[in-house]
Order: sequence, then structure tokens, then C-alpha cells
Amino acid sequence: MLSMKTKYALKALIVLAGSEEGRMQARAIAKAANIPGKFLEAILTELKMRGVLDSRRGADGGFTLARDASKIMAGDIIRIMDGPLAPIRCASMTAYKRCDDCPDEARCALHGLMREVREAMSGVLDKCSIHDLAREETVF
Amino acid sequence: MLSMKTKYALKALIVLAGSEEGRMQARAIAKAANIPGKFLEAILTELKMRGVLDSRRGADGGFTLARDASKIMAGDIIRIMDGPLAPIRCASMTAYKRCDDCPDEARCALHGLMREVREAMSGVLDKCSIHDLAREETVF
DNA sequence: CCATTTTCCTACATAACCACTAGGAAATAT
DNA sequence: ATATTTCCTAGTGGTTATGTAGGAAAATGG
Repeated sequence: MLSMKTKYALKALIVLAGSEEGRMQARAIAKAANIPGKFLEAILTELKMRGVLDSRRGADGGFTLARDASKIMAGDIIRIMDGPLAPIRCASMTAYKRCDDCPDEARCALHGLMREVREAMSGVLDKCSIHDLAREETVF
Repeated sequence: MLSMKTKYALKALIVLAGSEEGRMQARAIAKAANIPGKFLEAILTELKMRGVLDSRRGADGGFTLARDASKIMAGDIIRIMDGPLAPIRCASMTAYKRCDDCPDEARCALHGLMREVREAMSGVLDKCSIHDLAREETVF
């Protein structure tokens, strides 16, 4: 299950990608996407820290996408906010970690299955960009 | 991410499905699958309550699969223990619920994407049975 | 009937996480 | 200088995760 945080992050990016100027203030995004203001602030800061957004402060400041919307994938955002896509760490590409109690990964029944799941999820989420999401007639 | 509970449930079922007798006691399963005993007890009880296992108590009691291992799908178990596969309730088949704040599902950018994800996950998890998992040379 | 075994049930513990909120410091534009 | 806006540190109240402890109820073997 996606956390609200992740859902808000995606919505915020879609709103931002669909904006005229390309730059929007936290307040405006919060209003447009119907997200609690202070909470969104924290989310945007995190996205900036992780290189997804750029920001400028002070009057007439705001946030911009750090790269083209077509290069920001839904999968990237979910990984940043919620962690790896894979249902289990030993099946993750981006955050692999061996299970403490697993004697032999190659013969673990779950490992193989969960890799398939990860692959399936990645196949959808890493092929869908914020640009793809923003071009539809989106309502929040 | 799968919870330990779900991981344990799957492991327990695989062990049980792979056993000679078809009936095993909680203690024995815990040992074979390397799961904390008392915790497993609770898990097995839940699986029984949800119709996946049958049980008999008293001396020489234990747990058996309530139906053929080939008819118990990994997806079923995950849904029972962790909830819906879909990343968001409005994209779930088995636990659909409209988002409170969503004015029009058909035009929600996330809805469509998350349905694709659910479909992809279901495609793997609802086609893989405990039987499939147990037939491999599994080690825990 | 009795003792033993095993499931079943209730309760608790503790740590982490989720979804936010408050208040102010630092930077920027006019 | 002032107003605006992001950035930073804290804290809060509720829920979930991952178990443990202790004993009641049921079944079996003798």
C-alpha cells in the first residue's frame, strides 16, 4: 500500500509538471492537489534533497522539476518515499539485502516468486513518467 | 513490503504442503521453517479462521491444509495477512474503496496506473500456488 | 477418570512508523 | 527594510509490527 506521503508526492509532481510556468510555490501546489500544507512542505523538501526538485526561496520562490518530467518515473518517487518496490529486500535491485535467516537464496521458494513480482511492478512503474501522468485530463 | 507475518505464513504453508503426513503440529512447523513458535501459533490460527487450514487439538493434533495445495494461491495468503495487493484501495478488486478526496476516478492519473500495477502483481501472485512453491527443492 | 499434549484465547510490551502540526531561522525579491 | 517563501527542528497522537506470557479448552492414551 502506498503511503499518503507517496500519493501526495506523485500528485504534487503531476500538478507541477502540468503548470504553465514550471515553477510553483508549496502553498499553490497544496491547494491545487488538495494536500495539507505543512505536510507537503516536508515532502517537497525531501524530493529536493533527493534531486527530483530544485527550489528557490524568498519572495517569488518556489519549486521546479530538477529534470524533464519524462525522465522522472513513478517508480523513482515510490522508492524515494516508501522504499523498494520489491515485496522483500532480497528481491530488490535497488536495495538488495540478504535475508538474515536464509541459508541459500537460490533455493528459497519465496525469493524467485518475489523477484517475479518486483519485475512485474517495475515493468509498470519504471515505464510510467510524471509526464505520462500529467498529460491526461487530470482532476484531483 | 511483505510483513514477517506474511512471509512466515507462506513458509509455514510450504512446509506443510511438503510434509509426508499432511498433518503437522505448530511446534514442528516452527522448527522446520525457523519461525518464532508463539508467533506462528497466532498465524496458523488466523489461517484456520480464514479457511486455509484445518486443525485438530489435543495430543496428536496439528494442522492440515483445508484444500489442495494447488488451490491455495500466494496471492490469497498475502491478502489475508497483509491486505489487498493493489497499492491503493481504489485500484483493488477484492477490497475496493473510493478515495474520499477523489472527485472523479475515471480521470484520476493515479487510479489507472495503480490498476495496472495491481494487474501485474495479481498476474504473478494469483497464478502461483503453494503446490508450485513446495515442489522445488526448498531450504529455509 | 487422569495425565499429557496440543490448539485456542486474552492480554500485554515495546519499538517503529504514519500523518500531521507548530514555530521560527535563513534566504531572496522588491 | 519588509514581505515572502523555503528550510530546519521538534513534537504529537494514533496505529501497526513483531513478538511474549499465561492459561483455558479439547482431545488422546492409559
